[in-house]
Amino acid sequence: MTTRERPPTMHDVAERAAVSQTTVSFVINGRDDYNISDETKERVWAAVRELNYRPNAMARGLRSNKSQLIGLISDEIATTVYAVQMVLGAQDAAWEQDKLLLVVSTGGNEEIKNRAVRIMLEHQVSSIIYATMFHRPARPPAALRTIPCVMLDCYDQEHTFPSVVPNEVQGGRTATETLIQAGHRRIAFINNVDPIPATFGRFAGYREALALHGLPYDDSLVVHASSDSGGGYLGAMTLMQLPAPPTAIFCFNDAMAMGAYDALRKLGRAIPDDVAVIGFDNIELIAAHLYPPLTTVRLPHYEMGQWAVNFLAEHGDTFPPPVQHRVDCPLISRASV
Amino acid sequence: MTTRERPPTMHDVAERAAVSQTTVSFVINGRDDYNISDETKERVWAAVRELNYRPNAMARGLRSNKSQLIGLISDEIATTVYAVQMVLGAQDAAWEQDKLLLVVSTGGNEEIKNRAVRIMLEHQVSSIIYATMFHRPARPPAALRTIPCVMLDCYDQEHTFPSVVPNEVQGGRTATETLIQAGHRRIAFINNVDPIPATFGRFAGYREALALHGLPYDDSLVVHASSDSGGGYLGAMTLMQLPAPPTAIFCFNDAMAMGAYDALRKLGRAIPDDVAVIGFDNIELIAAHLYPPLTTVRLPHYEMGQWAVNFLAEHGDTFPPPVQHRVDCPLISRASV
DNA sequence: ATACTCTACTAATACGATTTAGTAACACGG
DNA sequence: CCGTGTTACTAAATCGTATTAGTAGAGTAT
Repeated sequence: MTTRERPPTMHDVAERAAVSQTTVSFVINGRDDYNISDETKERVWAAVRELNYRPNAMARGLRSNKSQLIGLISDEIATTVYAVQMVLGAQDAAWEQDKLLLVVSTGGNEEIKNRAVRIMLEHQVSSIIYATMFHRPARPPAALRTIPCVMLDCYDQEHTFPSVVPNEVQGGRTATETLIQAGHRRIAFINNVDPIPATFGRFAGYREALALHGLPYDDSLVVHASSDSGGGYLGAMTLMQLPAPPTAIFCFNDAMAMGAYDALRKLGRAIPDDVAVIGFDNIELIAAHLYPPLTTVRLPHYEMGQWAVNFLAEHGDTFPPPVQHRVDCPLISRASV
Repeated sequence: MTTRERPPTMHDVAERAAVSQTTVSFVINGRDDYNISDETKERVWAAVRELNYRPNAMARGLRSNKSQLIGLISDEIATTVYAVQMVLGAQDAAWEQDKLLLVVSTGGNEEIKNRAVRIMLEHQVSSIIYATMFHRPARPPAALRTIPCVMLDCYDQEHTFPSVVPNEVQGGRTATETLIQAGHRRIAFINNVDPIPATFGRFAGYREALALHGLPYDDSLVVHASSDSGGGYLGAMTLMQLPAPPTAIFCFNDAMAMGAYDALRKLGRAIPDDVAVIGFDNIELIAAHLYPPLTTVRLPHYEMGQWAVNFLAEHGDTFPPPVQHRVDCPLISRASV
């Protein structure tokens, strides 16, 4: 129940080292353009150690008019396991620059969003990252325009904010090319039904890959289903009942791939020998535990988080240009192709 | 590339409202013990709105010697989906009190841990939450003793820090009792092999439940395996080959339950009719997608996170007593029992 | 001896708030 | 008319640091 005593200040250090507070400041900040003698420096550092002195970031921030804080606002957190990697990536990049992340997840609530921005501005964050937990368009609070800001895993329709998102097209292309390079010619795509960038992008990538390798696009090989294992099951069933069924299936995501596995098992088709399957998202819990382990494409969450912080850092406290950055989705090779 | 202009200060507001800066402070902080006339208050608020004034949290914090910040240090983040719920719970509880969370995940690195504490102290956090991503003993940096602190999902061996952890014993008991109440008498437990609190606690709960309901403890019904689906498969296989196999299996976690499902399917036993299965952790990806959906016990991550910041709040900026708090693990009923 | 430079510091101010200690103007009781 | 209170404010100090503008003293050149 004891209350804390006040921590020592620069004045305390100064007194102990028998120098002025100014000198302490110079020594601590390594301003050697103010020629302090080595002997004095040592006395100051000794006093710092003895008193266990730590600078007060609020005072420092007040005086220098900058904080070491970066705000991170996200709609939800951890809808999927890996989306959190964005926060981690951002955190690690911030850490490299001796900065800290102020994290608020709003649960999608508009009022909380606004209040979050306000409170973060009050705390003098140098910049704000506005993130969503899946790739989609978003409308950030207007107040964000008063401070350097990046959108992470989302973008505004008018592209007035810089943003970083996964390269869905390349991801779809990579998945499809992986199947092509394994020798497949009849490649199906079980797409999602939701009108989100991933749906359009991965499909575009699929078509690009076909075109690039001179394969015909066959409309009947593309089916749409709900983005869960049930949808994958249905999609695969439909495809395999085609007069000329595919020898490879690209699933919109890993959950759907799991459903496709069920369907293929039920039909007695071996993976990958009869039919190859590739997923998307690299949900470890699914992909690594399926039999055979699922080859899939990973969303570059961690890298996007890093990029966001580094991009902001590059621009100091000036407003960054509205770059629309895409990060490639790497292939995760397992055994289903 | 434009640089930001400085935001307005209280002085600006004061000037605009033609009052002193002191008056502005009184009005903004609602100090009506200083009888400011309604007319003046209105003028001040008008100026605040017109200038879009926001208080500077650093200046405020410096003067009042307290920040609105709570530090949260965790070893990893998002090893499992649900552990992140701790951060969310903490965040939401903090939000209720107009506080913000300063999050650092250290990746287990000792040096980063120490630096995190130091930086947080520099930032004048009112308290620190030290979290781990699974329930285990931990050794927090010594510097944590200089500030109010709670351990979240972990504890120090000497119980000198307050801590909040899941009630593993109750969780194990609940799981087992659920099976007992469904009419089962021969209940097996596939336990983990790692020497962690969950292993001991859930087992203790299992025995408690048996004892409580007058069921004999049969050593052969408890097997140990690695805590993944492979382990669950092996464990279930072993159990079902017993002369008198169990009619219900309590699995240490959901991944193992998934393996048990595989084994039972292979053996042609129906779930839950031939054998009931219950898991632990409520990993949505597994539990909800298994067939039949898995009845399991949830770890109270969100609630623990909440409890941590509320507990700290209750104690203001005094050092809280080393309470060792346990939060119950609720049953998540699905269809496997 | 004078002027100038260089070294090694220090005094004082400013950052933007909160808070303490006033004070001017007016009312009211005796 | 004096003393006391109340109302509605304001001036100034303060929090802990960074920074600007000095300054005292030694050395060096002329």
